[in-house]
Amino acid sequence: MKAIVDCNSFYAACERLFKPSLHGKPVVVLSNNDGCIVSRTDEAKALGIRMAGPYYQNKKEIEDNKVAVFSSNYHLYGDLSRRVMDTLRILAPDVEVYSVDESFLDLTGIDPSTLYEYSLFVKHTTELWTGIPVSVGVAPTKVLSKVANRLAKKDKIGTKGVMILQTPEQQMEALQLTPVEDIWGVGMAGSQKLRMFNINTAWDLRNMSEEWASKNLGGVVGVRLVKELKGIPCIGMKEQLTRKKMIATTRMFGKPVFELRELKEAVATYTARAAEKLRRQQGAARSISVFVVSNNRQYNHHYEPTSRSSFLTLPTPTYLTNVLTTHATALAEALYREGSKYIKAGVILSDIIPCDTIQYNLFEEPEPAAMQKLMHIVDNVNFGMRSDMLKFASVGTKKDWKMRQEMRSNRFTTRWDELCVVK
DNA sequence: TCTGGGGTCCTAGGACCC
DNA sequence: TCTGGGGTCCTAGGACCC
Repeated sequence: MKAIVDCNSFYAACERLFKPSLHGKPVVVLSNNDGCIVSRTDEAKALGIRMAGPYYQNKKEIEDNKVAVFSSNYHLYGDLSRRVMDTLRILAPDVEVYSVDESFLDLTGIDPSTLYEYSLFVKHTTELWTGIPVSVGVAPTKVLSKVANRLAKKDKIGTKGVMILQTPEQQMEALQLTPVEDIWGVGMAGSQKLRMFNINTAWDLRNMSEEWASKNLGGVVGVRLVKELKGIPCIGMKEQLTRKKMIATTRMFGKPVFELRELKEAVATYTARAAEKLRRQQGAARSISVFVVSNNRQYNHHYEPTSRSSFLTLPTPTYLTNVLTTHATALAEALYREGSKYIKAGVILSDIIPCDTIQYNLFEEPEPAAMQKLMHIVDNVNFGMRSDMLKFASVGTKKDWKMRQEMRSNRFTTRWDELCVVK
């Protein structure tokens, strides 16, 4: 059996943890640039505030109902996420961290007759140790455990935040209560297609044949999904990916950028950030790609952003910020068109290999040890003190384009000068 | 005026090989 | 008049996830 442990309204729960007066009150957290609503407490959901809805469209609803609003505070969420996952690793034999607020647990070896008590124990211990409420779904497959978790969260069948789908009867009931668009792995496109075939619930889909799924639901992906719904495990526990295959740093600008200088500064800043992530996983990248998004709004005020990108394969893989920045800014310069209004840019590093296996070019000197050492020092200082204490000049100092984060709470658990103050 | 960021996996199709 | 079959590798793009 597998379990999925999912934090309830994670970001909003983190904010509440340090502001107990918000308990029982509606709270929402916004995406970067204060653009969309990405986390809502039950009270906020009850007001009809939609997930991923633009903030400005919900502003009236939010103000009328005195909803507490926060910009996203990734230092805080990242640290609390680590605490939750550390707790789960103590409680369960095998843990796969799936996202910032979810983990799969492999429950092989746990006595099936004690699954409910065990899950309840996991839930209560996690909540006691971290202060973050969680829901637990347990079933023979990952897809079914997600179905269970969703119902546990909704508390539809009186579950107390834990739901076990063990018997065929339990599975049938749960699947009948799950609309197709709420199945893990079925998105917008898939659910519309399924509805056209008059497949409306997870139970309907479960009863389709594998041949049908292969033909109509994206080949192997569809087959796997139907099998998982039937209780046949096809998606195993994943090895924890310590080395990402791709590292991206992309952001909307706080306000539009028109000048090349500013665009290059932004791209240099994102490159430095991406390179930092690259070094953290002891990687080196061979490919770098840069994209810029402009919105010239030419056609009757229609919102039509256009994206242009450019790609480069480096002669030798590298993790040096200065080398990557040189290439990235050159790519940005080539993409730039005078008079365009830029709203977003991004840098993507790919073709990542472990840095101790870099194959140097025969005609080229390997990186001097001094550069390696410099990178190491820069990373250490920035990690230990403030995130941008040491930086390359190319990133600029003014940063007019920097994103908006007007309602960010303190980084209570990762900054000495932002600790919670008890009067 | 205003709609996030960072990933993974899969498929189709083209180039190329013997 | 007539022109195979089976593979691999790469890339772009789509779909999906949280």
